[in-house]
Amino acid sequence: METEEAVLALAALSQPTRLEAFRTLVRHEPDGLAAGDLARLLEVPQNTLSAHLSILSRARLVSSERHSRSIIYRANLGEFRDIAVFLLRDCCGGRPEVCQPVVESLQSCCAPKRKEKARA
Amino acid sequence: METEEAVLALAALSQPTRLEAFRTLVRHEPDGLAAGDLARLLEVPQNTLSAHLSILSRARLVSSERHSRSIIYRANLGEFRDIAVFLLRDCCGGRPEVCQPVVESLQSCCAPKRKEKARA
DNA sequence: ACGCTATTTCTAGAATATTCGAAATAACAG
DNA sequence: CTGTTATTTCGAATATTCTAGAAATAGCGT
Repeated sequence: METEEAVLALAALSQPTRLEAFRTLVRHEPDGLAAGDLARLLEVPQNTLSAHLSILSRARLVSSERHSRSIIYRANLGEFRDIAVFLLRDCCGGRPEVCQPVVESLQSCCAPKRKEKARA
Repeated sequence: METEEAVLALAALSQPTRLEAFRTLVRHEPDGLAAGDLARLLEVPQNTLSAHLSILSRARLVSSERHSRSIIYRANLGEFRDIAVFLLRDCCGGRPEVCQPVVESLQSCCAPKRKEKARA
């Protein structure tokens, strides 16, 4: 991950409709969502959303696959992870104690220790 | 951290000069850097950088403090951590296995010196 | 006070982003 | 082939961002 790629991804996420679109797609993993369904959920015209999805796609944050008449969009969590690591890598240069709180926050956020999630 | 605040921070970081400015300030923690020194390092006119620093400051990503004639800028790693957690929080909804690779990447990246850095 | 240095604010033009109506493209059914 | 649905591309208006010259502000030394 280089600066140029990071800027592309950060710019893609730094617009309200796109950030919500990405978050919605994340919530719908791994099934994905059709472009039209996403437009309806976000209450945005289809062609406007299409432009936003194109930007997210160029930033590799989402991928798309045609499914008969619909085009299914999915969040690309791998790229998302790379960006997170890129951002945090910068904060680790020589001072691991800076990242420790981040790692701890994520551990408590990501580690459901007891109960399995109801959503199936 | 709400969407609006996240968009502000992501937008602040999604411009090459500002991303490099922020990374440079991170590397100079905890001493900070004078605005002029940073402008010289980045080879950007002082007033242009001043506008960028103002945007980073409004997004709470940097803080400033006057030191006689100079104004010392410092990266605000707390806000930075909040953004990282906000972004990753979205990816954790129901699927902790998504975040696991991120946490692992950060752990190896931020690993304290107690253990040798395994380059596996 | 004056000059010198460091930084910001003012200003405006150029570049880029956002939005959406309308037209185009793609897939399927009859 | 024609019609319907799903989505994208085109085009153009509007809004925002970026950049930097010039002027203004703040602090320090004399």
